Amino acid sequence: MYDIYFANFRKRVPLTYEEEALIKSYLSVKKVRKRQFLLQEYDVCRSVIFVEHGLLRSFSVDANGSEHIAQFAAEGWYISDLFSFLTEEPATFNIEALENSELVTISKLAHEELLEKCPKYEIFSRILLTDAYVALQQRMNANISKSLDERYATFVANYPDITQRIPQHMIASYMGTTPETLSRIRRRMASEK
Amino acid sequence: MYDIYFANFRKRVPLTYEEEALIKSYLSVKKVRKRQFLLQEYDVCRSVIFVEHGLLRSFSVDANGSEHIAQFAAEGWYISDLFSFLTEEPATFNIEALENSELVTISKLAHEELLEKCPKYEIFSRILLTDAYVALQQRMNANISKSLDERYATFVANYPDITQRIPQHMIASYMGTTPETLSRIRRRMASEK
DNA sequence: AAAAACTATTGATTTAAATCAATAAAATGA
DNA sequence: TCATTTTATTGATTTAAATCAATAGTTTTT
Repeated sequence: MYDIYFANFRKRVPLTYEEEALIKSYLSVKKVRKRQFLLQEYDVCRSVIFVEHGLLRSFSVDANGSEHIAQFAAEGWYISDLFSFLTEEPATFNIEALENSELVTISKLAHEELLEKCPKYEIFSRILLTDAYVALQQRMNANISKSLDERYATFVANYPDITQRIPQHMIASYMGTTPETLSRIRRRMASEK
Repeated sequence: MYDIYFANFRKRVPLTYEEEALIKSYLSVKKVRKRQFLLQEYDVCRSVIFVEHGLLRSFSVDANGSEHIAQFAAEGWYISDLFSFLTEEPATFNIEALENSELVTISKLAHEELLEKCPKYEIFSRILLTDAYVALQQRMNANISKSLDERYATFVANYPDITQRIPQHMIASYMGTTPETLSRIRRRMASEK
């Protein structure tokens, strides 16, 4: 049930069985079906979600009602509206299952207690955030400095698995462009090589 | 010399004098003049920089030779090429002083030793990263979902001070647009209200 | 004080991407 | 199985932004 969760944890920070048991006692498991929402905009985000199996997305909705995908999370990834989780302000993101999924969740209270009681959990959290920050910085930089073509190629190279599992228009949304434009980019790229 | 550094630290995590002294023993001070480089692309980034006074920017250079500003850092902010710092791979960013500046720097070795020896430093690092991640996530989301006009208005609202201190074309670069386009956005916004 | 470099604006033109619209194929559900 | 919804593609047109170019006002440097 928590296999992937702890495999992922141990990859970064080794754990004794006692520590694993302690952490496990703070976690919950949740199964959701495709299209089910884990978080709705304007609700407070009460948990950080780890994906054991399946696929989720987080997205915002703009003034015109169009959706903008902020993040995907497949096996071994975390997802949350971190701002809402930390401040307990209403969320600006929605989180939705794109496939039937098996999740491990941790509540704010559990997270805070673990940070205090378990130094390894604190270390793990810091490393996790560091990695997430670096990845986001690279995405941000690509966004202001690279063409759509390059960014699409990078996405496919970085996430071949996700590329296969989601409809194209969601990649377009993640990249901040339209489905039509992405379709034309793909045609161009296919003919050019 | 370290006033702003510790004021900023204590705002998030209270410190005893012993802890402050310990941390201080790992820090260095550096003064740089306008246009001086703290990091050049392809060098390994050996430190995380805290700005006591002054203003820095980090930027990448693309295949055409144009610069793209990733980040500004004024008093009380941190700046680094975190990927390079962590992995010791060559940096993809340059860091340059936009004003004469007074900096506090911490080396990788010092950072790692402090993380081990000083739990408060570990906590502080985690909180810092969390905040930085949330801010970057908001910037990223604005980038895929808002118009240039809105993003410029947000920048000015969020960083009125930096707006005053840097040339406009650098804000354009940070936003991923051209100086001409930003100039026209400003004209439009001025006439519309 | 003069020259050089930097900065911001504006106009004309080109290019890239969004929008509007239609269609067809594929997946999903009743 | 048939109807509905979702997905991807393509064409025509509009819109937004980049590019090219010129100018003028500022700063900075010598």
